Amino acid sequence: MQRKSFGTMQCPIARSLERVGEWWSILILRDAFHGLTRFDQFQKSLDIAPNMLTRRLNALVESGLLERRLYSEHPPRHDYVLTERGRDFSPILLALLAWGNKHFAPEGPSVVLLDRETGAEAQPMMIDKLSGKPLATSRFRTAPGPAADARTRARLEAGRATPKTASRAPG
Amino acid sequence: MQRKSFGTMQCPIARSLERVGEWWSILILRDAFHGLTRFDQFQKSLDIAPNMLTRRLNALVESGLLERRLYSEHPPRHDYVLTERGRDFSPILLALLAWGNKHFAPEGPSVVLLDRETGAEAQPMMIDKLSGKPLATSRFRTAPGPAADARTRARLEAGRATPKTASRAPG
DNA sequence: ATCTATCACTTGCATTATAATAGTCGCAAG
DNA sequence: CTTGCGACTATTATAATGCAAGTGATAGAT
Repeated sequence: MQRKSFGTMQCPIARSLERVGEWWSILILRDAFHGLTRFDQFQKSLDIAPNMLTRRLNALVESGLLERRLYSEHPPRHDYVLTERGRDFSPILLALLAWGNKHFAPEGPSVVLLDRETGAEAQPMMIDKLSGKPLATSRFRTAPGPAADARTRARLEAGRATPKTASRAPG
Repeated sequence: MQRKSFGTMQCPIARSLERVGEWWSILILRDAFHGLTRFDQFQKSLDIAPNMLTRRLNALVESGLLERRLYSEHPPRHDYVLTERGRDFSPILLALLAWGNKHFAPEGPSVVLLDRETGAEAQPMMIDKLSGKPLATSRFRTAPGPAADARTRARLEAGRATPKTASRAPG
């Protein structure tokens, strides 16, 4: 059964999910951030079936998150390299990492972020670049943007009618 | 075919994905942040089949992201309310929103974050709480944490051997 | 020339999930 | 009693997933 497409939804979150495609894609991107570029590297790291990996890599190239770079002509061989769009996926991965460390690591964190300058373990936080304030507070709310259609407006306004649990953004 | 479980992986990102479960779950969480709590509200907003919604809601309750609150005894009826763990999912949604707005909104943003105090549109950014520095820079790197096993160490060290595209965290 | 190893897939197939849709159930209200 | 509402449940056809074997295009060794 074909998965329902989110691509026709206006919501930016839904569009993001549509383009990422699938869970494996996220782990592939994680590994790409680690510098992995080759098919066999991804396969070893992920312990994924080759047909799945092929499909996901192709989809990520199609979505503009990875690009192929020829590293051998005979036979033709490609490195899979992050595009700018792919690199901009970084905050999502960081957020998942932080959330996972907080909630799903009873044995303690297995992966940490280190500050190269101080050696300290970083604590990720999402802020508003303009005000410097944390975003996960009631100071911020989601609202229809300039391109919002009627459905999006209705959705966001309906949420405003019951602010009890919707006191803090997001989307 | 049953999806391969990420739950046995040590990576915090993989664990996060396992617990979230599926794309629909993310949109459900989005709507929960908007204050939606009832089955029919989610169904209308998401245009999702009832059996899918039931499954996802049950899974989110099972994963500890939502909890059921009885609002009617006869018949038994529940609101689905975000738990603390569910609320802590906020940065991931915000990051997806920002990324979607930047890369997949040629017609402009349909959803924005507004600063209630200034009325300005917020710009999400991931920082280190300790230093205040943006995380998506080469200042930060991922490293094995105290609970890292050999496989995790190998994965993270292998990435360090090719810093060319892994100059910026994450994962 | 042949053989071997490596890498990047491709193919076939069985199992499971997905989505659409109709139906069911437990009420309260009329 | 009937009707309507909300929250599911059940059925079914289609598509996706993962396992595992196989294929093809080389380069290098013999």
